[in-house]
Amino acid sequence: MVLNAFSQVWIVDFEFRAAPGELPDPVCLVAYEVHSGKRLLLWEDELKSQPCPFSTEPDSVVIAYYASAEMGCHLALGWPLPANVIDLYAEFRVETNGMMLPVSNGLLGALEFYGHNGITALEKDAMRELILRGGEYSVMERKGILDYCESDVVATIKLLTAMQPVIGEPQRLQHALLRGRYTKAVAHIENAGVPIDGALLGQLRRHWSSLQNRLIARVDEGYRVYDGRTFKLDRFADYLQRQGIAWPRLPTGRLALDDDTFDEQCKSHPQLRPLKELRKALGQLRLSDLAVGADNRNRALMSMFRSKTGRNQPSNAKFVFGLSSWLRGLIKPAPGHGLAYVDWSQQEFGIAAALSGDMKMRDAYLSGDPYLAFARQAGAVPAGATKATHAAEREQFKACVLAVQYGMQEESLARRIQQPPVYARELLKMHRRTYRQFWEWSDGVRDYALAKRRLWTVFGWVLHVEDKANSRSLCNFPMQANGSEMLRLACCLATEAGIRIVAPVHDAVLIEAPLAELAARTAQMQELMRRASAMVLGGFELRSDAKLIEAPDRYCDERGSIMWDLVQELLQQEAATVPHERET
DNA sequence: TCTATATCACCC
DNA sequence: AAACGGGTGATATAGA
Repeated sequence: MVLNAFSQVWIVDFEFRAAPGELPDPVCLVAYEVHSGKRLLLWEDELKSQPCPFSTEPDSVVIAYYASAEMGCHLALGWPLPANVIDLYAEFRVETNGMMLPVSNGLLGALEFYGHNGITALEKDAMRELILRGGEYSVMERKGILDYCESDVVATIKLLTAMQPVIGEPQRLQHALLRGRYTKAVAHIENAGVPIDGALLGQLRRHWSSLQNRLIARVDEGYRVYDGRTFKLDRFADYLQRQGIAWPRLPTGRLALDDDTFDEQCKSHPQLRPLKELRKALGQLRLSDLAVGADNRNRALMSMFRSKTGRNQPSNAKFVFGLSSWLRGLIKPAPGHGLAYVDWSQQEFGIAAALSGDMKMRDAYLSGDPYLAFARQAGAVPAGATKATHAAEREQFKACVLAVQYGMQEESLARRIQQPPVYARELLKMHRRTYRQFWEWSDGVRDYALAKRRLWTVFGWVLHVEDKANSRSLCNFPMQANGSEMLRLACCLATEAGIRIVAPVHDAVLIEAPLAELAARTAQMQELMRRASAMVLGGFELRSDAKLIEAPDRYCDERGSIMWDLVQELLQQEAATVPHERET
């Protein structure tokens, strides 16, 4: 029983205001202790003038719905984080992950799922508006907000009662506490935010539409396919007819406009090249929703446990790592500080090797270059081959490894590596021959999932398998979902050790430190990532790579350097034509 | 004019 | 039937 495992069980809910990019601003708190029936209702001023009013000690547990929000309020108030946290949202996700739900993933949806009801969504919306409004509240409004907050606590108690038989089981409780521990790490991360070059962001925001117009005006002259800033399919169709160009269509009859098609057409009709480049460039910048606070930190909800594999799923519009990679140049450490982007090397390959117990795959991972090792093990390159001597072969075996991880088949792989299908088939065959144990394990995972309708990670993140399950998803689940466990664990270990993680990125973290500490903190992070991998993989350690960015440098992503340079150039032209602008 | 759907681009 | 896993989000077009 959850209730009996702790001497105090606090059900907690904060209401808070959250402006984009800013820290949460707590408005009120309702907390209820299950054993004693003690109830606390505290308003803003009371919260900010006292220490945490309930126990955060190891003999107590705090239970909330979407607990990273509560943990964020603790941090904003300077309160300690509870030793033990259980997040009923995370536990509800475990219970229902993969199912088509008739309800939302919110507290009310979860309650409804178990056959109860709380307040209506309509009442909830009205109260949220009142809270966001801020400012002075009348006595009645205050009471309304507190009542609403309390009704969420009551709903959380109901939900706990419904879920208790499941999450009270000893093994499950351990897993729930581990997930709860992650909500604390997330609060630290969301609180820190990614340092952004605010002046540059401001410039880009101000000038992007005129930069776009410049580009369009320059390029569209020869095509006449844009209407203002929108690309028109029918105008493009006219253009193609005028030029006598045959163009592939989608099954629906629409012109296919994807990158591959455009690339293909550009080979025979090079006059299309500028248009393709323009489309690519125009589609890439959305900055209006990037959530940057007054302190130039990008703070966004990580949406922990959101994906089927348990990954975070932050909004791509709000979170800087969701934007096109060239925009990572906006990431810039504050003076005197540095950043390190630390990612596991070939994480999914390593996980597959460890979990499947395939010794050849382990050897390949341990060699330091799994892709070349695979080519060697398959007998496709000599024993003395290196990255330098057999670059092309390595690329193809790398593509094959990645293809296998996603369940890709020969036609797609062939297209990817631009080789005939028979060649791709041979690569995939070599993978099957070389890593027999892996394939036995992987086929077993799929068969088990289809028969038993359930898969789970080492720490109990569950996928419920529905009838229409895609076997490629099932085979990929152990790699991606255990990778997700690994990242969560690393975030816990690191934030608890005082490392400032500013962003988790699926198989990587971005950390920040004063320049004098950067090297040591990076080494410490890498050590903790090794430990996290060993804890997930039964002792098998994964390597990591680290890229350091020291002030006054900015984050540079080589994939985006051309676009970055182009935009810088246009920006300078723009600035030259608007001489009186004051930069802020 | 608004919404739903399809398609595409981007991330790991 | 398709055959590239997990996602978010913008845009174009069709339909109400």
